[in-house]
Amino acid sequence: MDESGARSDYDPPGRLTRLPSWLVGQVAAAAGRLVADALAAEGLRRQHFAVISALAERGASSQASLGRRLLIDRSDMHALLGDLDERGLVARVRDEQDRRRMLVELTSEGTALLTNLDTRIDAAQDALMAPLSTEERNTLQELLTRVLDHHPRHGSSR
Amino acid sequence: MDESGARSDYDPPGRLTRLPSWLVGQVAAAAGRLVADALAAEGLRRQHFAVISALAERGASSQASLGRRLLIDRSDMHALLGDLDERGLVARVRDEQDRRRMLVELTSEGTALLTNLDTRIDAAQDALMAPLSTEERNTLQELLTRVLDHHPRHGSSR
DNA sequence: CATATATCAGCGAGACTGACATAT
DNA sequence: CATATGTCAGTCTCGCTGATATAT
Repeated sequence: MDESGARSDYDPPGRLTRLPSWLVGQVAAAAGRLVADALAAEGLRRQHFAVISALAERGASSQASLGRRLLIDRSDMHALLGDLDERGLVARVRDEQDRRRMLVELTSEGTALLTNLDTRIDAAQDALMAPLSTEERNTLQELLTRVLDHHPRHGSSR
Repeated sequence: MDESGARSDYDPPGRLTRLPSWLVGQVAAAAGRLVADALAAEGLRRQHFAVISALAERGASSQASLGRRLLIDRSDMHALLGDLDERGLVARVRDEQDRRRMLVELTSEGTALLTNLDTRIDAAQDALMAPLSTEERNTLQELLTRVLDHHPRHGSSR
């Protein structure tokens, strides 16, 4: 027999009251899995999507600036943009007003792909948030935003 | 000049409305940094703490069972317990009722260390949750718990 | 035999560090 | 000169895969 005899331990995921922050981590992991699955079909990862959607929402900018907005390290951003550039989803051009900078902008292919992905991503997030009402989702978002806003700059992208 | 001239881009962390789940990830990362820093002094990582505090809260059990409760993979649990065992914080003994199992229990050293760590961890979590009132913290915890509970078993620890 | 448990080796994503060249 | 940016190489945690040995 396996484990239904004298021992009997059924193991529900624990609450771990000593470490409430464990919760956020587990939820983030679950969200990560859902979103990652939705993106895997296109061969992209979460951060790729974060980058192109930030570009769509807030327009072209330098690599470092993008990194600061997304709290992604300069050196990771470099690799990320390399992938996206290679696939023609973004274009990097030297900024002639400040030649240290590479201006990054979405290409039309990038915009098109983003439109397609949006559907899948929305579905994934709906699945994640299913147990919450619309009002509760807003509350959750608001609380998390407050926590993040009031928080520890961890450098300014190094 | 740096970037205060004609360009002017100050980069606040972005909201990324297309990917609300990004938020949880960032908050989890911030929580992770705080807790990790608090534990680094003792040379432990988050998962080590999760394991010993689960043992303190719910008592001794087999490795696999512990893994299921914490959603930690068997093979990671193996390494984790190796570290803790090596430092005398937990003891692994063969379960004579079911010789496949290794029963894991906290040693007195483990219990003592946990007591010390609790203080530091609490401080870290208070810092994280500072922007929220007690009531809001409870709401946040409740909402996250609901999301996690209603969610995607990802196997049964393999 | 199938299953559960523990062990071992290895991968990939993601956050991070240190160093360096180039431009301001 | 100091600083900002982009680049390159490498580390560490964490979640996951696959294989194997042993016990039930």
